[in-house]
Amino acid sequence: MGAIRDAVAAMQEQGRLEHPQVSPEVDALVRDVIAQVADKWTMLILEALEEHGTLRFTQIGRIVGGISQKMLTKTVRQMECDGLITRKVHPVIPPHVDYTQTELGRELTAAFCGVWVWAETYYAQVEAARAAFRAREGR
Amino acid sequence: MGAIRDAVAAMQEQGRLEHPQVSPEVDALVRDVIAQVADKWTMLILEALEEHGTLRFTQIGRIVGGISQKMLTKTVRQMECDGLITRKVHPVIPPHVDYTQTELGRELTAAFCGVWVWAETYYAQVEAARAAFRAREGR
DNA sequence: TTCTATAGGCACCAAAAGGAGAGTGTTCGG
DNA sequence: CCGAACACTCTCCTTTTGGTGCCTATAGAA
Repeated sequence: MGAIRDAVAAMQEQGRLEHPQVSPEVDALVRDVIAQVADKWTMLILEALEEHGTLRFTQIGRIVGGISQKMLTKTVRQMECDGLITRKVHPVIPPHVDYTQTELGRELTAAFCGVWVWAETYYAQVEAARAAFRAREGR
Repeated sequence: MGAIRDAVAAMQEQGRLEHPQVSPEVDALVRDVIAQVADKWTMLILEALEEHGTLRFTQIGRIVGGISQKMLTKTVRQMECDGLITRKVHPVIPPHVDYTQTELGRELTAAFCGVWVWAETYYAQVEAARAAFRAREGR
């Protein structure tokens, strides 16, 4: 019986039991992509670019709000690396850099739209659930 | 001129310039909800429950894969608090706890579906973009 | 009797995320 | 000549995240 359990555990580690149709590598890549996308700032920056079109570095920072220069730099670099945005440098002084969504970025923005709608639709219910939870369990 | 800049910065901090139609509180709540959802495990757990129905603690851990007990406990507690899942304790020995999606959770799963599809559709393009970026810029 | 399974709690520790603030190089406006 | 503007980079620091291992209770199995 221990042998069976071990075999099952081994298969589960390779992800064969939950998604029999997709390969583990694809699953891992999809998770990785989702994890990249699911950080605090990526979708907010994408939304800013969706609403305002091409923007410059400090404009993004102002529109998103509450992001440090460091995180803004890091996030736009990652997004450029992933092919979600393009970065166009104009070699003038003072420097001028434009950021624009790619088609890939626009598709992702559209795909994420459902989550925005969900959040705007149900945030009051989430608040209510949290209040009920606090009243029920914790201090 | 400094005064004007300061006033603009103050307005931007309150989020009045980017979404003139929604109140700052709603915007903050929506961001908060999105941030909750955008962690590494919440959507994976929701997916597991969507596919398998009601599950027990260790079952979720096995299906999701690669999550520590600590993070699993923490994540399901947060999800219960937010009203995404229900937690039913059967006072027997050994302990038995069932987790089930709520309607709120099911709606979120449906809303997030677009992102899963995007990831599965475009992960190859993301990979290609990353390879091109590395070839172009980095080592 | 000893082992195992369940659903965690708790303490300790490493790594990563993220903020604050200063520096950089050049050009233009005052 | 002083300061502002841009798009960063760098260092220092704190907070958060997340992993590991050890602890609990007790029923039933070996």
